[in-house]
Parts: sequence; structure tokens; C-alpha cells
Amino acid sequence: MKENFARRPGRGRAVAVAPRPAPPEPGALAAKVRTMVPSMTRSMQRVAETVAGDPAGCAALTVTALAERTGTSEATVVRTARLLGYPGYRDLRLALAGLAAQQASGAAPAVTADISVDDPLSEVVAKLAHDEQQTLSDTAGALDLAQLEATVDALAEARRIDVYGVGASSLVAQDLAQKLLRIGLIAHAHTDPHLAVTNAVQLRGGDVAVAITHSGRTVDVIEPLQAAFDHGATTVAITGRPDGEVTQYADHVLTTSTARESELRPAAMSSRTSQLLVIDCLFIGVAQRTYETAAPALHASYEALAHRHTPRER
Amino acid sequence: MKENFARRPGRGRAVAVAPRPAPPEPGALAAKVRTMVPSMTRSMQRVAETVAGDPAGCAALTVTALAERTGTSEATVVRTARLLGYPGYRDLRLALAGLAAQQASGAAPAVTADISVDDPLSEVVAKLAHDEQQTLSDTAGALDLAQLEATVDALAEARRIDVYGVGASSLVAQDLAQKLLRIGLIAHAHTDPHLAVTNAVQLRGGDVAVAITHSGRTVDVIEPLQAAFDHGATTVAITGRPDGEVTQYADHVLTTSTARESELRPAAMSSRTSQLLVIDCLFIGVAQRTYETAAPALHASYEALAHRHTPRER
DNA sequence: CTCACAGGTGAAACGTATTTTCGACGCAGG
DNA sequence: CCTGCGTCGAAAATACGTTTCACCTGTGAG
Repeated sequence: MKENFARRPGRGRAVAVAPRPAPPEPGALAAKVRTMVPSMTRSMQRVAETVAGDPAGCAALTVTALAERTGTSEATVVRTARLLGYPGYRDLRLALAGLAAQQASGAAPAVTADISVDDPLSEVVAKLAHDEQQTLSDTAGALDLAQLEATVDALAEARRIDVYGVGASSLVAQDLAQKLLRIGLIAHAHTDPHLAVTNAVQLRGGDVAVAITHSGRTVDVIEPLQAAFDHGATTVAITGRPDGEVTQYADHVLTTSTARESELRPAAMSSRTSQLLVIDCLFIGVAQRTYETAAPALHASYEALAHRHTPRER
Repeated sequence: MKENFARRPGRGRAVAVAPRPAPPEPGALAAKVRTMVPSMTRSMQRVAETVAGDPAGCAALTVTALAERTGTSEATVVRTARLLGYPGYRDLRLALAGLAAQQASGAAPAVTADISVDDPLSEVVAKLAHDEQQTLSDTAGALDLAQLEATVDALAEARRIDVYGVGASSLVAQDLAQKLLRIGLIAHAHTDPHLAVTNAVQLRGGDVAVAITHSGRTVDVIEPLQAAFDHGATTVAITGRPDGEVTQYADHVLTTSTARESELRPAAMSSRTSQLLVIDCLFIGVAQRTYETAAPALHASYEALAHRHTPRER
């Protein structure tokens, strides 16, 4: 496309289409429309106003469709786009899509309310996601890095690691054990309180015991931790209640945070998110410190599972 | 396996990507790219990553230009756009413009860097928390509400519910089963593939089977789901790969999203966050629908555990 | 080692959307 | 009524997006 010197010379206003007069604006389109409208012909005004009134809708339209909708022709639509500072309709349309996305995202009214019985599912999803995100930032912000570091160091050099958790926390305990096993450490999660105590008394200095309990008062978890503590193991408590009984027997305490709970959303639910974040931090921390052995171990465990997947597809 | 699905004639197989799988999303594009990239061919991956890396820049490009920039052909670009859920490149471009506008206005630089071996712990915590938050919004944004609703309905009225998951997903499976049990449903999580199949063949119409697998290709989970499917149960797949084999035997597919993975952060890690959010949504949804029985059941299970906590409080 | 096959890939044909051209029409002032 | 000026849209011209199809590459069987 050659230079457009054949442009109409008569109208001084319509010079918006010089080589590059101004970069097409992102969202200040409505304003542009307002300032330009007076200098437009009737047909162009219709187009401009339609576009400004419903960016999202118009972004979905082709020139032809928009022309029909405004009762004008394609040529007029293109002319309007030019007047608004875009090289052509295609670019106006792009800007329109951007504008639509902006005002759509701006319309996020922040969902902090509780989940209620008659919330539609879309609301439930939004609220849950929001709550968990909140829990994550709370946890990350409140984590005691010194305690975390100490725990990581202890884990990285442990001869053997026991993890205690019952109920909802048992899953978190298993998650931690699984992860540590994957990088070559000797870790075991105990769900049965009797077996947990039985194992705990086998621990000695250099071993690590981790207790996970949201309430900090779960006896089934406190007992094995105490046993481990008494036998000289390094003990760690991951709990939402730093003042709970469990911390009495813990060398290191990692505090998880609690989200607002409601009838439909028991505390166990949000505490899990928080606990898992702490677990992940521990895992990464340990993996970093034992990178030489962790990396190949991770790889090996991945390889070992490959044949358990269906072969085809990429 | 036999083809005894004549009982339910209307049942479609392998239709996870039907004519209109999901309306093209506005901003959840980066997430979509991540979930789809693994199932893409090399050339398509290049296109998808270029597009995800510089939405603003790419929005200004024509098919031809983008093809050249990625060293591929127009055909590949269009194919990629299709795979991402858009009718064609034109619409992908529109979405790109929207995304660009969004992140321009958001202006949040975000710490998206990978976690590396020598990051200090404070950095690790921040990055992990951020990544998981990202995963949560991605998942929430990409969740197919219709599928979710259908699943919730099926679960709420199920005579019996079986959940399959192995490895990291087994914890998620257990979590779901635990939660459903708490509100009075008959749910069981199967970790042992043999037992899972054995149980699956006992299912019949009105029962629900849920398979959880990030890869979508875990045979130990696919087999029981197929057995359940063949026996007339309503089947649900929770997977990060909507094109995986598991979806062939699933009446409803719930897609989880995938975060960027790195050497220190295997995919299983972020998929868990995503899976758990889906689980929670299912749980709340079911609890809402069965509120009359769910509320007292929740209360009862809470009471039952009270004596397991140390009496004193601070 | 060769062959046949499956699937990914891009060149080019094809159809559609956008842009440009050009003449018709309306209107004001001679 | 004619003339000049400017708006407007139909249709031609072009750019762009989409589809087709043949090639190429890698793979598994003979």
C-alpha cells in the first residue's frame, strides 16, 4: 500500500490519518468519541455512538454487520474509524475488544461475602477461589522464615522423618511424606495414632518428627510428637494455633492461617490450603539444599511411573 | 471391555471437545495455553507460547505475520487458535487485544520467575504463594459451570460414589470422599487399582464414579472408570488434559489447570491446588443441594471429634 | 534395510472481510 | 435551472483469514 497522497485536501479537521499522528488509544476511546462527535457527519455520529455505547457487542461485528446495524455503509464505518485515529476498522475493532475486556474486568465486585445455601454455583466457585487466595497470602505473609529455615535444615539432614496427622490433616501429612520420599529422604506419614506412637519412640537425635494439626489440640497427634520429643528427635508443629498444646513439644513451630469459616465451609477446608502451602515451601527448601541428590531422585520417580500411562498421544 | 452401553443409547463417547466446548474466554487465555500446550505439536507450541508471551505484540500481527514470526505457516496458526477454543485466528486476535488491555491496566508486574536452586526461602514462599494463587484464578476462570452443575446433581442423588486416584491424586480422591462422607453420602476413595476395578463393576445406574488424574492417561485410574462407565454408572473425570484418554469414559469432564512447572516444581504440585479447588466446589455444591441432611451431618461429625481434642483452651 | 503408514506441516488455492474507488444524490448559492 | 461542494453507499479492488492437499519426517513392521 503506497502513501495516500490522494487524500481530500479540503477538510483540515480530517488530518488524523497522517503518517502516525498519535498511537491509537487503549481505553480513552469514549472520550475521543465525545470530542470528535461534533465534527462528524450524521452517519458517522451514529456509528461512533453505537460503538461507544456497546464496545463488547460491536467488537464482535464485521464492518458489514456494523454498517447494517447503524443503517449506514461499510465505507462510512471505515471513515469513522479513521476519524477516531485508527488506520482502519480492523484496528478500531481490536481497540474495542480491549476496551470491552477492561470494563469487564473492572466489573469484578469483589466477593467477600460468605457462601450461602442459595448461592449459584458460579458464585460458589468465585468465592471459594477468592477465599483460598486470601488464605494463601495470609499464610505467606505470616510465615516465620527463621522457623521455616530451621525446619528445612533439620529435614534436609534427617536420618528419618515421621509425619503425624489425622483427619483432614492426614492427607497433608501424606502429601509431605510422599514429596520427601520422592527426593530420596526417608519419610513416613502415620495416620494410626497407636502406630504413630510406636514409631515415635524409635526416633532419636537427628531424626525429625512433624505434627500437623489445625486446632493444635488433637491428642492423636500430640502424643506421638511428645514421644518423639522425649526421645530426642527434632520436632516440628504445623498448626493454626501457635498457643496450642502441640507447640509445647515442638522445637519449631510453623503457623498456618485460618480463613473465615461458615456453616458450609468448615475450618478444616481452608486450613488445608494453608498447610499445603507450608508443606510445599518445606519441600522446595529441602530440595534446594539437597539438590545434588534430589534432582536425580525426582527424575527417577518420574521415569518409574511412565509406563503407567497410556502410551499414545503427546 | 464389552460395549454394553445399549442401555443408555444417548451416551456420547469421547466428545470432550464437541462443537462448542466452551465459549472463548476473555482473560483466562494464559491458563488455557498452559493446559493445552502439552497436547500440542511442536509448531503449535511455538505459536501458543509466542502468543502467551506477548499478547499485545501478537494482537497487532496478521496471520501471515504471526506465522512468519513463529517460523510456521498460516495453517498452523489457525490450527492453534482452534485448539485454544476459538473459531479462528480472528477471534483469538480479539481475545489477545482484550488480554493486552487487561494486563496493561492491571500493570501488575508479578513475580512470575521460576523458582531456582539458589532462591532464598523468602523468595520461595512468595513465588509459591503467587503461583498457587494464579492456579486458583486460572482454574476458577476455566471451570465449565455446566459440567460442574451436572456433576453436583449426579453426586447429590447418587446411591453410592466411588472416587479413583493414585499417586498425588490419591490424596485428592481421599479428600473428596472424606468430605462427602461428612455430609452423609456414601463415598469411598479407592487407591488400589485392583480393588478399584473390583468395586467399579458393582456400580450401576444412579451411582457415580469420579476419576482424578492430572495427566488424563493414568491407566490405574482409567480402568476402574471404564468399568464403572460400562456398568452404567455416571462417570466424572477431573483432569488437566481434556483430550486425555480418561475423558472417553467420562460423562462429565472437569478441567483443572496447570501452572508452569519447573525442575523443582513438578506438575503434580500445582495440579493438586487446582484439583482441590474443584473438589471443594463439588462439595459445597452438593452440600447446598442436600442442605437438609448435610447440615446436621456436618454438625454430628464435628461433635464426634470433640473429645479427641485436649480440653483446655487459651 | 526397505517399505508402508500416520501424522505434522506449509504452499498455495480459495473464500470472506476490509478498503478504496467512483459516481449518485442532496443541498446552497448563483 | 445550473454549478459547485460535500456526503454517502454500491461495487470493484485488495488484504486477510481459512481450507485443501501434497510433501516430508519419523516410526514400526516385514
